[in-house]
Amino acid sequence: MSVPDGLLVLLRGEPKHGYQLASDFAERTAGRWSLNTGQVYTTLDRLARDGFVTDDEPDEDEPRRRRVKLTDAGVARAEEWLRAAPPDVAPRDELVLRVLLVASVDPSDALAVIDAQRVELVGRLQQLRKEQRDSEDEGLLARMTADAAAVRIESEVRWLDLCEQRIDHERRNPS
Amino acid sequence: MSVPDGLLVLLRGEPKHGYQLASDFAERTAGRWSLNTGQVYTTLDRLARDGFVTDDEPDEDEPRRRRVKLTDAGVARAEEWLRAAPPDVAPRDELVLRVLLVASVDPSDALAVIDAQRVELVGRLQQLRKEQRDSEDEGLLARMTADAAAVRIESEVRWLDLCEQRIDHERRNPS
DNA sequence: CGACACATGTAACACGTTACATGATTTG
DNA sequence: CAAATCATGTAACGTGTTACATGTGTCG
Repeated sequence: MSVPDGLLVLLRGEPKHGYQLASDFAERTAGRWSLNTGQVYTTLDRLARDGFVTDDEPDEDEPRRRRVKLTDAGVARAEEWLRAAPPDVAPRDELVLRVLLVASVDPSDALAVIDAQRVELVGRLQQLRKEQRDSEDEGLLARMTADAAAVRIESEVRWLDLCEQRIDHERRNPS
Repeated sequence: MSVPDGLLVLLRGEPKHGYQLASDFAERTAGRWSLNTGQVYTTLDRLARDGFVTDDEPDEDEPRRRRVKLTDAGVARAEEWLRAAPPDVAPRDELVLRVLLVASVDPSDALAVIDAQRVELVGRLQQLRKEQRDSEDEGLLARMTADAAAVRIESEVRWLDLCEQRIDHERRNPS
């Protein structure tokens, strides 16, 4: 539910029109998550149908812009989403799935997959660090998204290391 | 594309029928990712349409089971998926989105959200560690999935800490 | 004028989830 | 027999992506 809820958060404060929501969304994720404007309108339609947004009275000066505002339910939902428990999506991770499915059939093959994935991740991490050094004066948002990517990749590498250890251990002490 | 590709990986080696694929999938993710069998059949239909699987010759003894096997293209796709570059989904993360969208509007509010999210994550982490201690003799798969969840949560907490520092720094040295 | 940004949409599709319908087989 | 498990599906919906159509405003 990221996109619908994200749009509601962006609408806190002032009504906006669809095009602006799309560009705000991209801007505030430092360009890493850009929405197709079409998706914004269909999502807004669903949110309107469900009573979370309504059309604002059109501005006399700018009649061709359809501005959308939050309803009370919309305000509540945005607030809830921000405070809600973080989603537990770890097991739905594609990297994890790859390793698990192979490991359950062929541990040796799993080690090969782990190696391949780690090589790729470490490379990506070095690239990221280089970009971070080259642009220490970005914005707060850009730095935060770069941090998010780096921390995430580090954790994936750490998990791959752990898996390797566990598989090695399993092969020396077969259960 | 996790589920379709995952099914292809499960079909390496031997043909299987839909119901078995669903239970294998759940078993090999230590129950953390269980597919509705209905989803398996519709996904298999799409894979068949696209030429990655075919129906195997029905077994004389078990005619009511529709076994499905990989085509050459299916074998190739499964292998590619296992070796492919890990997906870069970090920015599509719901936790990250929450913090970014709030931080871009109201840094103080962002600190509150960060706190709330961290409290929840730390609690979940303690719960996880407790479960891990209580069952050190699980299977390899169960340990790997638990590791994945723990490592992931740790990285999220680390990122929240980083964000907090960056926001604090920004407030003391406004740019 | 022509290019480009602004602005609003539709269509088609892939993927995932939940719920439900329908039987056959096994097992207590 | 009754219940649980095995087995195959359909229907409806939400979400997300890509591509396309359509028109207005602005600026060089």
